[in-house]
Amino acid sequence: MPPVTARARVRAELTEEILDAARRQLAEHGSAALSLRAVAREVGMVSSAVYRYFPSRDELLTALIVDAYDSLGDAVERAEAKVGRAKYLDRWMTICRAVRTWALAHPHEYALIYGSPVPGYRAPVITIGPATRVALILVQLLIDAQRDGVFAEPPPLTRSPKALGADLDRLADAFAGVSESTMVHALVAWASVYGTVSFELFGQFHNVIAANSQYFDVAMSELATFVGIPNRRA
Amino acid sequence: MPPVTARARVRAELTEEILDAARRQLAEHGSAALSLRAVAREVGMVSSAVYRYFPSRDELLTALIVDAYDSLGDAVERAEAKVGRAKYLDRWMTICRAVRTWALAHPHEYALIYGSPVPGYRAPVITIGPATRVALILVQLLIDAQRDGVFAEPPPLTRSPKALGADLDRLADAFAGVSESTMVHALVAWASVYGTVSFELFGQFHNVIAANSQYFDVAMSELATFVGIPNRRA
DNA sequence: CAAATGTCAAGAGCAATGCTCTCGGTTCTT
DNA sequence: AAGAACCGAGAGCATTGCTCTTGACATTTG
Repeated sequence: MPPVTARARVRAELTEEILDAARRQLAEHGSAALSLRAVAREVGMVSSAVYRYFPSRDELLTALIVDAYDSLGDAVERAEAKVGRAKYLDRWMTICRAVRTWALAHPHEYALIYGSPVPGYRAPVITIGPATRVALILVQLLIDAQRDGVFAEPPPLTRSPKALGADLDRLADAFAGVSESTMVHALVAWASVYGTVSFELFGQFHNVIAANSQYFDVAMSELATFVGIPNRRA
Repeated sequence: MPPVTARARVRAELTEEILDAARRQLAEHGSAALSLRAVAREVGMVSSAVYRYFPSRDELLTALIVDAYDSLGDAVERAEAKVGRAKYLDRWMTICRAVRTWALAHPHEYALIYGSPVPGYRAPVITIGPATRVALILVQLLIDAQRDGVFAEPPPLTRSPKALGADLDRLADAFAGVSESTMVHALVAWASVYGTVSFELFGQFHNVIAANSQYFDVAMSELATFVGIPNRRA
């Protein structure tokens, strides 16, 4: 309904141009060094003009966060799509490796979305959609494996999750047909993937692991077994 | 040999006073909002005077990082010391809970040491000692369990870790007497503990897990089994 | 004991930052 | 064509980390 006026067009273009500059600056110097004035300089504007497009530095950051989630989601999706549906272990390893590869290639973006939240910044609702993309890919993998019956069901939970009922009910919708213990194991494994990548990226593995890539494969392979994905030895 | 002159005494006192103020500011407003001028204001100094004690903001931050590692290490050690040596599952759960409890009580400090590294900041060598304290407690638990023979040895690694040789050799020194697969599982589990706490603290579990405390216990219990600590069902 | 040396807090100042406001000029809308 | 909405530029404010200089004090040395 709103006619695309010349103004609207140039506005959209300029918005994209600003985002591009911000992306570059983020990738090069990190989120804390992201300066609205510097971005303005790069696009040949004056700082106050940028405020017509992004009302604050945080809004710009939010846009970049959504961007980063999408970039990661794309990378993982693309990688996983190339693997045969029935090769569950391959799919799992591919997903994990794609996450790590993306993180290594975009450390600042990774830190932005998975590191400590930037100070005084509250993630707006807009970010929760893109944030769950990667998780959903993983969930789909488990659903598929479960449906095919090719699944090493983990033993029942050792600790009764009675107080977890509501949470598990909600999860059961996403994890259609997957057992309670598998859902929990999936969450635990996902936290471990994230933790492993973060440890490597944030330097916690310094003086502990040197062959990072090899360690990652070994670790993810063990996690595959943990969540019930059929593995060599199984 | 160096006589404790009046000057040296007041210097030490002032240094501690500055650190206190910085700690408070960090705990309240987070690391990025830590302003040298603000702590100067709080201790009733002028900003330039603080530079006599800490040559830069980063040096102050380093002191706070060491501080945070020590605080966490203390908390975990104290908690774990209260548990009978032979109650391995209890020790494991206590360690994990202590980490989470400390993280929830000191979110900014946790973010400082386990979140994304602060921009342009390179962790100096001084920090690696305190950083490994918690890990060492965990390692000791595994060594004890292994020595007592009360240990559900995980199956051999599904993926041959030939390229991991050097790393595993180095680890074997710390993990005296523990098998390769257990060492790897311990690392994976540790990454998961860290990931789980971070997810909760950084908001990644929003709309996923509501009963955080209960979920944490369930998750850590599963991880105990994963690393080989004898669990109920075992 | 007195002079030389080292240390200290303070203040001014620099180059940045995020953000606000006002001022003309342009582009839409009616 | 007139009025409203929008836009970029510029000046300005409060804040930051950090440097340099200055004068007062403490400490060590001759």
